[in-house]
Amino acid sequence: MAETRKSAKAPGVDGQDEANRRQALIRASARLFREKGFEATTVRDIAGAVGMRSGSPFYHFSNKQEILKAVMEEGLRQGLDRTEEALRAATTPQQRFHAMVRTHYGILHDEGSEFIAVLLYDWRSLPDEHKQDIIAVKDRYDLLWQASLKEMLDLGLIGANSQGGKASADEVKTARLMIMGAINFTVTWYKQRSGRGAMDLEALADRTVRFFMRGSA
Amino acid sequence: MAETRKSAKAPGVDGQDEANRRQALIRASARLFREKGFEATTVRDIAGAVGMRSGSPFYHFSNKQEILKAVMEEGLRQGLDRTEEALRAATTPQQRFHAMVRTHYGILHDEGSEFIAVLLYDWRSLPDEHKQDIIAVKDRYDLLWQASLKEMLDLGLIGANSQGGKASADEVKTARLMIMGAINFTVTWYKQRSGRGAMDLEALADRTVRFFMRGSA
DNA sequence: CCTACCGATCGGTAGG
DNA sequence: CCTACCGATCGGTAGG
Repeated sequence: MAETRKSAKAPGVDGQDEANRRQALIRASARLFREKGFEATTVRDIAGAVGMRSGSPFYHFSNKQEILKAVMEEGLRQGLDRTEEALRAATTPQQRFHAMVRTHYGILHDEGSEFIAVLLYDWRSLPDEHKQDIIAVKDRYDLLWQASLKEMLDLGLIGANSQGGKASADEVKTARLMIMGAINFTVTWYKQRSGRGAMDLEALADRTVRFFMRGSA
Repeated sequence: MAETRKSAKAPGVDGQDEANRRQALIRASARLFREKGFEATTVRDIAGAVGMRSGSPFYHFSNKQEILKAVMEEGLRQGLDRTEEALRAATTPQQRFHAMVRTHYGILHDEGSEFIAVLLYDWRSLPDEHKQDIIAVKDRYDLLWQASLKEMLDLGLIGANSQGGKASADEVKTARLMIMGAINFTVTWYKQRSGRGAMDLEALADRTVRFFMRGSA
């Protein structure tokens, strides 16, 4: 009788195993996509990286594009979590700004954190019908940035007007595009040093904050 | 007797025709690479775009990667030309900085000027043995930026220290990476409006300069 | 999740 | 630069 069910095991355990394999595929794909790009990565590469045969990833994803979407979603989920966590420890506008910058560098460059770099690099490989879903989540992340940059602009700590005063929505958006652009573009040139790399990201974050902030240390 | 030669036509004319076809391939490839990426563009796409059959591009290039390299080289050649030309008309540090920013936006976004965007987007598709050749030319372009940014930093017109004074090599490099990063990242989000788009690039350049410059207009 | 496979497509070549 | 082609590889599927 039990054999007529999908599985004799407890459903929770099976679901866990399946979710684990799916996660392994997402992580391996992120690493491969980051290294050689979505188009240049084959399903066989992905399968091989987690010890599967070439057809098996399609048990977890209906096609290659779905894997790309899952990688991007995972990146945004982790990114939002890490950012909200980092913001909890910051109490001043300057601290919040530094936390945003430092955390974003981690999201982009930490080992095992290739998801957002893939989002930036391989955006055009994502089918149009998936783009809106990703944008909706990304918007939430951008709002965290806007909040931080707005208070910095109002105080005259970044941007052209060192007197501060209420920054317009346009000024906030420009600040976000310029600052996030500068940080995001590091995916094209920043390489983690061997050994402990966290130190270097720290230095990069400090230099970035120092460059954008008025008369900072 | 003449038929034993490669061609009965004057060699100059033949060389011109061949160079023209080669240029057409480079331009069409740039547009296609920019649109869907190097890996997702097929040799058949490229051939079709200039009215050739699938095997014919290989009369001009020994393989697909050589086309990518040629696209990047063309971009740097044009970019250097345009930048030097723009700098000739500028006399103050502020004018030179604005000219660098404005020209770079044109290089990235003008119609028919997709070469540098391809360089940025598809860098990892370029075989390692070609990278150094491209970097060597790119270094010359970066030096123009460094010169402009150094004088701006020395005057305290950009960067953290509004007092100015001799900027260190590290400060100059950081400024270049941040500012060029911000501008280069526009390839991922900036879309030319319909109709005359030059106006919009002008506005984007103005906003960029205003954001990075101390208390500017 | 594997075995075995398929149709389509790809970069590239030979020989004019 | 075309015709005609090839070997390799790719994403994906059927049927366990």
